[in-house]
Amino acid sequence: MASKSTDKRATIRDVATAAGVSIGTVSRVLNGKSVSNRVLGSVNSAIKDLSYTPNAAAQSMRTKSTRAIGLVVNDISNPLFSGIAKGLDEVLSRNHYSLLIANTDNDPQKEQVIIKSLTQRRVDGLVIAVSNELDDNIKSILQKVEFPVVLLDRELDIQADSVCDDHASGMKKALQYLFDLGHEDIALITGNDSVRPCRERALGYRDAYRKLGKPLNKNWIRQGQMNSLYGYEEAVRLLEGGKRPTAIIAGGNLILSGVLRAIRQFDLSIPEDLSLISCDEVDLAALMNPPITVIIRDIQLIGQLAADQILRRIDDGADSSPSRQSIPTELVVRESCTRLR
Amino acid sequence: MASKSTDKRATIRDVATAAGVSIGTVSRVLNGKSVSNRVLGSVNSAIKDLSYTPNAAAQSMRTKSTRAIGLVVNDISNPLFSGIAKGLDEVLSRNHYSLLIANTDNDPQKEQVIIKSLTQRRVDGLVIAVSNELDDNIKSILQKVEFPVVLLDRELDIQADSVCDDHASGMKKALQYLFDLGHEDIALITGNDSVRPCRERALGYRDAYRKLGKPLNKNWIRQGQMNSLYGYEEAVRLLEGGKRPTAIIAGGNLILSGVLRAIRQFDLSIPEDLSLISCDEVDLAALMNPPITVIIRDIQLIGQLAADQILRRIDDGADSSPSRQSIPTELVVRESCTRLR
DNA sequence: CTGTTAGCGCCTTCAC
DNA sequence: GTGAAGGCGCTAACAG
Repeated sequence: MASKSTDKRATIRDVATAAGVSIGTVSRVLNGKSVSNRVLGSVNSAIKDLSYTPNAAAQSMRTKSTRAIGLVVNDISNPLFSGIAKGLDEVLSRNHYSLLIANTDNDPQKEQVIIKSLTQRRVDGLVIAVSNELDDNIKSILQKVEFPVVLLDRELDIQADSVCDDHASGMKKALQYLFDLGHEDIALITGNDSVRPCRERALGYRDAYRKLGKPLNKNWIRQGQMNSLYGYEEAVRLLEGGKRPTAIIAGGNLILSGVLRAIRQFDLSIPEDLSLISCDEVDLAALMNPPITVIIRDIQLIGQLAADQILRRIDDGADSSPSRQSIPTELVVRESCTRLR
Repeated sequence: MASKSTDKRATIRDVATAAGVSIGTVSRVLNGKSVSNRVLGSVNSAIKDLSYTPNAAAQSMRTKSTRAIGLVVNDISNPLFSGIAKGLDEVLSRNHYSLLIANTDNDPQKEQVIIKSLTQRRVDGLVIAVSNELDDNIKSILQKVEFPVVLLDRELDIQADSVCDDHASGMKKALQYLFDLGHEDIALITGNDSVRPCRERALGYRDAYRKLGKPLNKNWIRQGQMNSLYGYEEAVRLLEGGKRPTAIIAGGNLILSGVLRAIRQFDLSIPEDLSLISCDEVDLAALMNPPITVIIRDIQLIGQLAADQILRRIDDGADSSPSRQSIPTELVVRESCTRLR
């Protein structure tokens, strides 16, 4: 059975003996250095015969490189993060790097433990969406860490690269669109300011009101937890309140499912009774009846760019100043909003 | 900046020197063996002072254990697999194991390369949903591999443990339910037989017809690709055909989104014009209007059980015969099916 | 082009 | 309870 076998695996030494050469020579063919054709052939066939695979631990011991990158997120089962993971894996695997994934469950404690574990594994780089930008602990841990770090849509005031999305501008487009449809009482439900995407969304929201000279009703801004339950609860509060908003913006894919639950509970029909816009493309938004207007961004691209960045940093070293890439967001108009009579 | 620094990191030797003891003693406190209290204190403070972290590569070199488990799936961005990953990570991290994730993109070639890479990394175990059970290459690779393997909902005729779902029985419940509502022309759209879940669903479908003595129309069974496009295309064919089915079962979460697209295109309303059942709980199914009746299984549980199993196998060795766990599926009745007049 | 050698950082006997 | 020494498998000088 595939498992711990007592017969130990072939080492570079076994290969050398079998091929009748020295281990240095085997190492050379392993690493693609020039060797005579005769030697190349015999070494390769010895490798095949013994089904030899170099031991990565021994290699990294010498080379100081593990060719592994860590990805730290709240919850890999969130389509947002699994999409990013996909994008990362795509470019990393192409470059012969492996991806280590760990969930923090939004627990700062766990987050620290994970980073420590990744440090112990001597990953060559770390891609992380810290769970709370205000947490000084991780901040100081991250700035002391010995490998390159790429922040996923987070701002931390440390010397690290980042890949961010321009949530604010997408939000402004959404509000402009709603204003044009005659809406003024537009509610926003999203997470709190401890995390960039939510902060930016709220910022874009306020900006849009200010720029267009519309009266901003702070009561329409609800910032709390980035999850479905919070989306549900706040939507309920908004809908049962005396004066209802005419439109709701769900600031997050998890928020959306909570909002939809509330809407169903109140038996509202969209967009007749309420206009709705969400953030991030998910099946749910595209296939709902009616399909929901969303502020999108290219999720997999985020992962790809983060991977590119970390590889670049690994190659070039820490000298150049931090790179801050920004990915645009777009408004995809579908059928969940209507003109206000 | 957080990156390659030239000043090398502290080693066990540095700690030993700083604490005024030998490296053997430091190793002992690292591994929780008994040491005198005085020594314990000085070693620990030296560790803290130097912010020393043991080098995992060196450790695994000696111990022959990497405390890393590989997860190989088609596509981590599929909520099915990211849910499993979450479940795995939960129990693995609790046991101080790390999770390496890699996507095959349904490419047998890539799948081989990934397994080879994980072999090279000397993972302590592998959890895999092979992309094609009929592929003899992976089969033989997997049975030669030196570490425990857990198959995710796959049957391979090798000495490996597996965690499977009882798709057939869920499918039977669904059909029984539809039969009771008066349906007989029930179409099933799912992937082909090269993968257990689809095979089992088709099996359950045929069984149900046979057991209830209903006439089975083979034309209602559509097995092809496990993706949204195939779901869409087959649904279109079914709906534009001369005789339409009165109900469709989407045999997979990706299939569902394709089917919904087709349904919208034909402007059908559910359940009046067509009854619909899907497999696996996703937001989309629960929040659609009307909410969709689904055959569910506990996705995260699959990951947890797979993790438990691989850890058990790592501890106990390969002696005991392969374990085959089966997870039940249930029918959750919602509002997407109606009684046939 | 090839062989030899010295560690990489750690765990683990083995003496003391 | 503690120190000294050997070696895990590999790469990278260095000679030849």
